[in-house]
Amino acid sequence: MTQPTANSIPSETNFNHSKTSLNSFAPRLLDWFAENGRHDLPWQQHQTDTPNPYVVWLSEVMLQQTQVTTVLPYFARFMDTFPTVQDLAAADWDVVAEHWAGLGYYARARNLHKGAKQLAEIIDETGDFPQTLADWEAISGVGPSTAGAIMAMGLHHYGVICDGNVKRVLTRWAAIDGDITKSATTKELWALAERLTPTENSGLFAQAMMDMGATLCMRSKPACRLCPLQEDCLAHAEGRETDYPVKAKNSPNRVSLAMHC
DNA sequence: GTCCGGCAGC
DNA sequence: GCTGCCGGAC
Repeated sequence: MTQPTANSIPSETNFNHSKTSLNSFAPRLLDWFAENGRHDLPWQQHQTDTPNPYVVWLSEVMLQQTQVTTVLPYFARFMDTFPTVQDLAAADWDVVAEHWAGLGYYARARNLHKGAKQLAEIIDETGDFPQTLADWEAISGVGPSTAGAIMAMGLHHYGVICDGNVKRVLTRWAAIDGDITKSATTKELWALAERLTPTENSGLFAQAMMDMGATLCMRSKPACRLCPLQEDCLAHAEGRETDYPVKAKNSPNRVSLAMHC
């Protein structure tokens, strides 16, 4: 053991974990995903060298609001009727709406349709899908998280995701107790997600993070016993997994409650 | 009944 | 920086 010196003080003071923990996060997660993750979802592109960005874009927009099991049949019908982004772009709005019916958030279906037209035009001009984060964020209905997902999983470029699943995993692992609806906490979580995302295989990492959040690190009754991050999960160490993520509660005022009587 | 979510619009 | 969106899970 070397003596602690000024130089051995953790250099990454912005994070709650040691460099060793931070650096081993991705390998542990990826090992778990290889052994126990889901590899059969129809939009997954990690087992091909020629990923299809359309598939990832479409599925990610649906998954913004809806769980995997609900999305599956909708995604299948969309791919059946609109096999390419050009098919979706050329479709009448009524047909798109029919296929979306039941998913809710119809404004998103409008953005999806508009986004398809934008993408078809870009492909017409450049011969390919957008290739940068900024160009994807310029597509209607695509924000920072969806753009990162498409970069990583749909193009096999470098990309970072920080959606609800990731935020739950990270707030627990690092015991981040800031209100996740606040922008300061959002920034903190994005910084941690970036720090943990490996430069190679960021798509596989994104896939694994989402799978972890959905199948192990669930909102209630997380399966910590099976978790590859359990050993240094700060929330688990205190038995406070379900205290995270912290979110300020809407305090409905008594007047509006009384109105319902 | 109450909470959840990623984005756009405000 | 904050809120509405819309159906599902709980």
